[in-house]
Amino acid sequence: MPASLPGPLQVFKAEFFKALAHPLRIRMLEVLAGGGRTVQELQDALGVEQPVVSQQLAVLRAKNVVAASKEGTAVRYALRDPAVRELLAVARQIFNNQFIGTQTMLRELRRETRRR
Amino acid sequence: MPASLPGPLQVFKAEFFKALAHPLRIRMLEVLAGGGRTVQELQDALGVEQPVVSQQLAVLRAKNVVAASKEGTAVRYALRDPAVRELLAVARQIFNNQFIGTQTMLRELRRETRRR
DNA sequence: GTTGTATACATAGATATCTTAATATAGGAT
DNA sequence: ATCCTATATTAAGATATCTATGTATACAAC
Repeated sequence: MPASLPGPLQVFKAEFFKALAHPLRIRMLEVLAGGGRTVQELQDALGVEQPVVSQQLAVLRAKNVVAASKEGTAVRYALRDPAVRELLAVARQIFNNQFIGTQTMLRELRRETRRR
Repeated sequence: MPASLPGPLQVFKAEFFKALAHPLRIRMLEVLAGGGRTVQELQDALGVEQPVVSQQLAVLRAKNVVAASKEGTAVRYALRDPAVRELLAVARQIFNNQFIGTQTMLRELRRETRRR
């Protein structure tokens, strides 16, 4: 089998996931999954300083995850691709499964502990 | 609206995506999406040194993305949750959409250039 | 012992994050 | 027009984390 070195496509994909790999950006996307928000609204919803919001939005913009549009002096952000919402949904399912696994393990562990 | 600071759940999610945010690990998962593989097989498929493979597998293991099972002296790895395969599929669709957008933009740009 | 895996380092270089400050830009008032 | 204010972005700097790479070693099964 031919050994394939990491090409530009894999790097591109990795960059995309890197955009999601941040607690604040995750929360931003979850908020934006509910519809477009201005920077101000995001700031209020997330409770962080404005530069931080802008900086993280810039990251999401750079990776084409969100799109910006001007509204007077404000700027409204939205998910660029509806599939991102779906991606978050699948991810949520994976997290759920993990927690179920963890709970099961905890139950078994408790059982073993009692039995000891 | 109450400002919600990044809780453990968001950190957990971010950590998960961080596991995917690496070219080599992406390729590993794409290979594993086709079925379980031993470290040896992964090493051959990816063309990298054995310690590198083990290190990146350790990352995926730590985030519960893959599961390991012994087969004699070898260790076979597989996706822990089938939903990961689905996640990769959705991601692929997002990438496709982006490329389509880029191509469309390039076409428009060419058209404008010609018209100039 | 051998083989297949995993871990432990070390180190150099690159990235990411936050804070603070400076800089745009749009719209309204004078 | 000019100034002012609100909104948003960018820049600069310090700090921390990550990454790549290689080598060496430890472990576990046979």
